[in-house]
Amino acid sequence: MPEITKSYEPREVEKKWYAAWMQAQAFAGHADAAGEPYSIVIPPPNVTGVLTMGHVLNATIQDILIRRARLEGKNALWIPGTDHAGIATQTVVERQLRKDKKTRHDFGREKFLEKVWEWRAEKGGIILNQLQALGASCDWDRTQFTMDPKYSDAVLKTFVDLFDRGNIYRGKRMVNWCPASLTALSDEEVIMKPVTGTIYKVQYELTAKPGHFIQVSTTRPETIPGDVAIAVHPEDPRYTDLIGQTVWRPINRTAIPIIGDLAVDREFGSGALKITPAHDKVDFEVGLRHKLPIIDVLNADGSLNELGGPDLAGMDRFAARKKAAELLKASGNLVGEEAYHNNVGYSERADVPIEPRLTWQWWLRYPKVEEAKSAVRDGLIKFYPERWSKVYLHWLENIQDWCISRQLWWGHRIPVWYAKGIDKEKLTESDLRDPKKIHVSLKGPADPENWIQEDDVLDTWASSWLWPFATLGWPNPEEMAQAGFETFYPTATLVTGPDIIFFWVARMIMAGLEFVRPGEPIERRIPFNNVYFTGIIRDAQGRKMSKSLGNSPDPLDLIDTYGADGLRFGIVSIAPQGQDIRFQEDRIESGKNFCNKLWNACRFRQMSGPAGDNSSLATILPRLDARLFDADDHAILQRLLTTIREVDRCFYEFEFSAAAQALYGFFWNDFCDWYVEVSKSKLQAEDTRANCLAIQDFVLRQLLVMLHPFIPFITEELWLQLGYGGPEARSISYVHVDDASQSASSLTLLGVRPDVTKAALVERMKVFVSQARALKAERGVASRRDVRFIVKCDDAAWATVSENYAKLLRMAGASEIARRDDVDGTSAAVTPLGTVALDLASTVDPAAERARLAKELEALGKHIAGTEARLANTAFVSKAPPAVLEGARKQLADQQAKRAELERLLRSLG
RNA sequence: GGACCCUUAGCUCAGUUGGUUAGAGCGUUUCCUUGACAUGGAAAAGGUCACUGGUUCGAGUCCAGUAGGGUCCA
Repeated sequence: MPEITKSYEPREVEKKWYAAWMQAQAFAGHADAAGEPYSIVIPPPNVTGVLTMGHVLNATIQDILIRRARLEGKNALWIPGTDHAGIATQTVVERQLRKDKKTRHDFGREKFLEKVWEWRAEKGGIILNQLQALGASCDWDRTQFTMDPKYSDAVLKTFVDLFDRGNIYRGKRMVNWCPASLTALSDEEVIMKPVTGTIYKVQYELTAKPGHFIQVSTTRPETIPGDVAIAVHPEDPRYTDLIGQTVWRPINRTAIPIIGDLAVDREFGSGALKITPAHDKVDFEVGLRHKLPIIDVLNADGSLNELGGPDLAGMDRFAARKKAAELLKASGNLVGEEAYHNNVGYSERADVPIEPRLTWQWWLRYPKVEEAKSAVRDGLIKFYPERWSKVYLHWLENIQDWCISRQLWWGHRIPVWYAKGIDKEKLTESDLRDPKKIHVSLKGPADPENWIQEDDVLDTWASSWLWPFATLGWPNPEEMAQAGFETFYPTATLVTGPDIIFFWVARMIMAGLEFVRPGEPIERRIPFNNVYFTGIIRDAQGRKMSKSLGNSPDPLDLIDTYGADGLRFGIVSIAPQGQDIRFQEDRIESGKNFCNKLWNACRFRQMSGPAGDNSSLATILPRLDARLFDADDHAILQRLLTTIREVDRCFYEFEFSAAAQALYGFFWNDFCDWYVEVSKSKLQAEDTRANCLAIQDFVLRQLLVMLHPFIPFITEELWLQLGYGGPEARSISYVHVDDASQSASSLTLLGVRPDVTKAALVERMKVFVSQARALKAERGVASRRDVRFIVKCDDAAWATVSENYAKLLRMAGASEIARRDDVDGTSAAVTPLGTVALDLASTVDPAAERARLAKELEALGKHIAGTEARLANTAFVSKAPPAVLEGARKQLADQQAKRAELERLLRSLG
C-alpha cells in the first residue's frame, strides 16, 4: 500500500476518481435494482448558463442526498439535463449574428434555428461538465434537454390535451410586453423595481369653458396621444359636475370625454386620471367598462408609431417622453413636474421596462389548482423550510391565467394550424373549437398545404413544468418502462431556490397531478415528496450575486484552489436551512483545511502501526478488545455513536450544515485533538497498542462513510488507502452506512458497550489538562515538556490520574505529576481531578497569582449567587422537575467546594 | 397595503419541544516547527442574545408591541 503523502493534493485525486466512477457506471440508476427507490431530478440549468455559486450549493446538496441514499442501500437515481431557455438562448445567438451585422430575419426561421442548434452543440454542455468537476453523481447517460425530440413530443402533447380539455384559449388581452425581446412575458417574469422618475402635472382644457382646466398627473406623457378619456371618481365633489363634458387632449388635440369610474383613487394627485387603454392594465379595464376606443401609439419595440403624431412618431419611448414634456411646456399645458418614486415592471431577462400591450396570446387556465393546494397543505409534499408553503398557497389562492405563448423562434412551436384565408384577428372562442378553422394536434393536419402553423412558441416553463415525468419517458409507455417510470416516480426530493417557487415548483405540482397516472390517488401523481429550498448566495455585502455586478467568484477557480471537496464542505457548512448565505471565501478555505486534516489523521493511522484487515466491519470489530478499554476508548466510541445519531437526525430534517458541523466537531475536537493525542502514549505500550489501532480503524471507517456524501473524492481515496475496500479495492460508494442503532448493536454483539460513566471521566481529564496547560502558559513555560505538577486530590481522583498517568503527562507536557497534601503558596488551579499546581515555587509571583485567583473567584461568586437564589426560590424547588433540581444542587455543591479551595489558595499566598 | 424572514462575540453565523456558567468558524493577543497535520498545535481576550412589556419556578428560545435590515406579493 502506498504511503499517504504529507499534504492532500486534490487535483489529481479528483480527476482520477471521477473518471473511475464514470468508468464503473457507479451513478447509473437501475429500474429493477433492489432497495427503496430514491430519485432526484436536477433543476435543469439554463443551457446558456455557466456554473454559479447558486448551482454549486444546489448541486452539492443534491449530490449529498443521492450519495447518502446509495450508502443507505436505496435505489438511487439523479437525472441531469438542461433547459432550452427560449429568450436567453435566442438572445445569445442573435447577439452573435449581430457581430456580422445580421439579424435572425436575414436567415429566416429554419436557418436561424439551425444556428441555435449549432450553438447548443458547441456551448450547451459546458455547465454539465462543470457539475462533473464538482463531483455531481448524476446518471449522465440519462441527460435530457427540453428541446430533445422526445421531450418536445411530451410538451406538445400536453398542449393538445389541455386544449382539448378546454384549459387553453386564445385571447386578445393586456400582456407584459418586452420591447427588447419582442415577446410577451408571464406575470412571473416581470420584476418590480423601484425607480425615481418624474411625475408630470398636465392640464387638459375644457372644450366648453376655454381657460378652465382639469389637471392630471402622469409619469408617461408620451402616451398622451393614446388618451381617450379623463376619469374621475363619480362621487368626488370636485368633479361631479364635469362628468360628461369633454376636454382637449393636449397632444394630437382632440376632444375626449370626462368619465366617472370607481377605479379612480381620489387621494392620488389631483384625483383625475388620464385613460390610455392601450398602455395600462387599469385603463384598459376602464376603457372596456365605458366602451372607449383604443389607440395604440407604440410599436412592438417601444418606439412611437404614427398615432403618436408627427412630433413623436418614430422616437423611442424614453426620448418621446422628454419630447412630449417639451411639447406640453411649449403649449403651456405642463403645470409642473417633480421627482417621483414608484415601482416599474422590468423584463426579468432583458432588464428593460415592460410595456402593457394589447395582443393576441395563448392562455392557460391552470389545471388541478385545488389539488395542488391540498397536496402541500395536507403534507403529501413537504417543504423545507416549511414556511414556503405559505407563499406557495398564497400564490395559488390568487392564481391568474398563464400567458404561455412567446413571440420567439427558439422553443416549442405551438401545435396549432389556422386554415388558410381565415382572419386571425377575428377568431372567436367557438371558432377555436371549429376543426374547419383551427387544427390542433401533435402531428399537424393531413393536408398541410391548406393550413398555416402558429408562429408563436411556448414559454420555456411550459416545457420544464413536465420535467419530473417527461425525463422518465412520459408519455410513451415503452420509454417509460425503459426509464423505470414506475420505480422512480414520484421523485423523492426536489432541491431548488425559492425564487422559482411559482415559475417552476407550483407548476410542476399541477402538471404532475394533471398528467401522471390519471385517476390514481394523489400521492401517486405528485412529482416529488419533499422540496428543499436553498438560500440565495449573496456576496460579503449581502448583495445578490450577479453577472453585471461581477461579484460572483468562478466556482471552477474555487475548485482549483480549494478542491471540489473543500468547496463542497465549505459551502454546505455556511448554508443553514432556510437562510440566505453570505459567501465568505475563508469558509471554503476551512473546507480545504478540513480535508487536509482528515488526510493527515489517516496518515497518522497509517504511520502508527501495521494495517489490520480492514475489509469489512466483520474483520475490524473482533480486533476491538473491550477488556482493554480505558476511559478514552469508551469516550471516543460513545461520541461516535452520538455523532452518528446526530447525522441521522440531520438527514431526516434536511439540516445539512448541522450535519457537516457535527462531523467537523467530532473529527477535529474529539478524535484529533484528544483521541489521537492520547493514542500516542497508548501506542507505545505493547498491551494497548493493537486495541487502540483497531478503535482508530473502526472510528475512521465510520467517519469516512458519513463524510463521503459531503466530500466524495478524498473519502474514496482514503477508504482505499486504509484498506477499507478490501483486496478487491471496492469503492466506498458500495458500502452501507450504519445508523446509530445498527452501529451500537454491532458493537454490542462483540461485547463492546461504550460506558458512559467511564466516558465522563475524559471530560474531567480534559479540564485537568487544560488547566495544567494554562498554568504553564501563564508562567511562560508553555513549550516545556519537563515541568512537574503537584496535585492535591481525593483517592478517587488520584485513581483516575494514576490509571491515565502516561497520557496525562503527555497531554499536559509534564515529566511528573505528584500527589501531595499541600499545594499552598504555588501557582494552582482547581479542577475536577483536584487542585493542580505547577511546581515552580521559587518563581511564583504572589501578586499575579492573587489577581488571577481573585478574578476567578469573582466570576464563580456570581454563578454561586445565581444558583443559590434559584434554590432559595420555593416556587422553583416545588415546581421544577427533579432532574433539574438535582442538577442545580449538585452544581451548587461543586461550585462551593471549588470556591473554598480557591479561597484557601488565595489565603496561602499571604 | 398584505405576508414572511432577520437582529446573538470585531466579522459571518449556529443555537431542534423553555432548564447547569450561550457555542462555532474566521479575525485578534501570547507562545510553539514536539514524528499526522503550520492547510497545524496550546493558552487567552471578547457577548446586558436589538429594545419594551408579558407568560413561567425559570426566556436567546414562547406571546404582544417598538425600532432597524431584508425578501416576496399587490
